[in-house]
Amino acid sequence: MPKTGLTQEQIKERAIEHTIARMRKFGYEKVRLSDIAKDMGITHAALYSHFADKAALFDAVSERFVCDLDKQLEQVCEDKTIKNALNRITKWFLVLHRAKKEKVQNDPEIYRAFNFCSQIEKDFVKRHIALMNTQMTMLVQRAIDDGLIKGNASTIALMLLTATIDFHHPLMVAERTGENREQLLEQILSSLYKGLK
Amino acid sequence: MPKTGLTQEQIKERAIEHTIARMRKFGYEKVRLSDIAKDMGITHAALYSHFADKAALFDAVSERFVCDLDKQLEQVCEDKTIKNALNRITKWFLVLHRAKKEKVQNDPEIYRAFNFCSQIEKDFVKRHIALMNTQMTMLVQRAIDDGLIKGNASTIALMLLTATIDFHHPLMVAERTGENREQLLEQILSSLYKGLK
DNA sequence: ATGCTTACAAATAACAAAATATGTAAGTTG
DNA sequence: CAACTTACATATTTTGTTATTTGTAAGCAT
Repeated sequence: MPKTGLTQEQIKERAIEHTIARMRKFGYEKVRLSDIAKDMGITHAALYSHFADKAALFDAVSERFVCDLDKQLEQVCEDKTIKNALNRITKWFLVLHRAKKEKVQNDPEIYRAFNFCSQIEKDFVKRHIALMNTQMTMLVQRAIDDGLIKGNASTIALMLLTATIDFHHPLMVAERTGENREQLLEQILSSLYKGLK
Repeated sequence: MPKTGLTQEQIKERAIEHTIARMRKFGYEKVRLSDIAKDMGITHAALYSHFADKAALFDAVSERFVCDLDKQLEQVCEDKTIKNALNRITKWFLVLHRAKKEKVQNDPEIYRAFNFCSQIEKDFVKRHIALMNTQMTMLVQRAIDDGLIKGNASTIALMLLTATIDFHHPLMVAERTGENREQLLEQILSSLYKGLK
């Protein structure tokens, strides 16, 4: 039984919250486990009952952002109000682009932490990328089934993801904040769709 | 009159050559002005007669790479053997992609130095980017004039450059060496062309 | 006068010692 | 026995010192 009366999951959550708060204030480089522990009223060693190491705690922060993102994309995939399969793909890219842009602008320190994790090939990043590929292939397959475009679904998915990399790659998004580039994204996509008919 | 019998330009050239040689051997972080000077048989202070500061000498190295690149692209723009305006655009992107990829693979230390310069917004980088935009707009205009595609030349140029960023942005190219991605580039371009008809 | 050297000041990098942080193991507590 | 603390070993960061490098100024040589 936990001393604090909280479940293991709740304690983990609280640790992540405190980590996020400190990352926002001081940047991820300056977050120390002893500070987090102090915030929580425990010793730093106690954190090791919940996280394998410091990296695991930091990863959990980025993983949370990635999961939010995945959920938003999942919603687009399932959104019944979108009738046209190509509109759905466009929406998917817009959601992805906006989420990244919003994060880099409004939560820059957490975005930096995420970027730092992404550099090194972490499992949760690989899973996120794999999921995006799967989703896009599925969305493209629907567009093919509906007769809107022709070709091999996974090839086309790769084409679309590659041709829009400037709008969702962490490094690229961070390079051009401030500008509204949604129209350009839509132009590129609609030209590609037309070409794939 | 110079003591060595060389013109100012020749001395600059020699300084750049020695800088490149040392960058290749030890990486740009470890290149010292005193080493370059020793290689040339002069004192380090003498280098300041030719370059404003260390950064100017380093920039000259990257500028040389960028100029080579610009020349290659210029050749594609003027190549009389290419009849089709869209083939010319594809060739232009392939030359750009190959040049970057070749450099990152065969001359990685110089590429790193170039990348380092590019990060900070240097004038010669801005000029290179401006030139690429101008060239692409011109190539697109030719395709429009030939009735191959329709639309606004500078808008389409921006679309093409953006949709292919994964194949020519310094950071993106460095991320995926080894893979042959030329076919994917061609697929993306030809779909875009078809969509812009 | 140009291109260099010498001599020097200012900025950076390298290094070693001390301080702090991370991670582990043994033991305590509810 | 799960969640923690204490105590400690190891790794990393910080700090202060020294050495090297960068950049400048004054003057020498052709």
